[in-house]
Amino acid sequence: MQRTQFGDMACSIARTLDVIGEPWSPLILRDVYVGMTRFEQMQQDLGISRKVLTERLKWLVEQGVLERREYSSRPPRFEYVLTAKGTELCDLLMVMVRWGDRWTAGAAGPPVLYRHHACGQIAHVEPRCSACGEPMHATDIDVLPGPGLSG
Amino acid sequence: MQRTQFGDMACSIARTLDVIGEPWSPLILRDVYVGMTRFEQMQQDLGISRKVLTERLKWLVEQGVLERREYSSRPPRFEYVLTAKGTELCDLLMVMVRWGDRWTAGAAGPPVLYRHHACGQIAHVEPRCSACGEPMHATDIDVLPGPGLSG
DNA sequence: GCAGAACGTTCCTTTAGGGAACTATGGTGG
DNA sequence: CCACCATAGTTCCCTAAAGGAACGTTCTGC
Repeated sequence: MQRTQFGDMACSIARTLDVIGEPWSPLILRDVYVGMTRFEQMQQDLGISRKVLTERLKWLVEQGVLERREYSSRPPRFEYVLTAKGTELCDLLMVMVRWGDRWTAGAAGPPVLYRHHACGQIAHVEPRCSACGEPMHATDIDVLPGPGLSG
Repeated sequence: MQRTQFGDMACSIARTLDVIGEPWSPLILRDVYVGMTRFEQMQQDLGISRKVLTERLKWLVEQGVLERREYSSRPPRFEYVLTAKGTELCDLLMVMVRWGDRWTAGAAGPPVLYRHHACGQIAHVEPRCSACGEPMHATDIDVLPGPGLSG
């Protein structure tokens, strides 16, 4: 399909998309996060083409999001686990869940629930300001040029 | 490419991807968010194919993320603006920026900065628990089956 | 009435995804 | 020893989606 590469743009959204923006990648990440770490598990759970799954896993390992780890040497068997870089990407998944729950779940309600370890409550993520702790949404900020902005 | 449709999966991540998971869609949303609301502006800013831009805008309007609004009747000219549904999707963009800044920005620093209206500080989003207000990351929760989970 | 601007549409080429068959390695049961 | 199974990919063909350039349409202004 000769797709444009986003990685070279001076935009953290584009660069994040370069890592996990391809179709299936976030769902692969989700599977690994919930413990479906093996090729066969993911392939059956997602219904993804084995070819594409191979390509995506290789890319995510190259990018340092997943680690390919041998869990059996004889026969050689591998599983994929999250790195720190990959674990932090899961924040993104949680925000996607939040939006999907609000706007696409319908009357049936959310497919999954989160229980927060710290308080034990069923809850969801809420974006807050790292400086003052108040809610911080897209309408609550000004966007300013930063040091990494070229051109 | 005969791509698998994610919209029917019982997963809020998959359903969110169905809306904005295709290549370019998040970047289109970003452009609209920062005020580049017209076809020509987006096409030139992104370097996207006019064909694909047309398709994506139509889809995002169908999904209720953008609204196609006439800003001039003679000649007829249109711009695209965020709906409430689309504005909330920008939370997702902010989290993508946060991850991209941390893991892909390098020595040059982040391309853009956020100033929070409420406190005036340069800051970034931090996911917190809607129940107790403490930080809530992927490692801080248990995932439980919810009412909308089929099968 | 010709140029130019804004917003698409059409056509062709290239490439990526889907899906099924095949390969490789090393058990396990008889 | 041989058939059979499980895991983890690889290869092949077909279809559909992205890129890119040219074209179309509707109006304004000179």
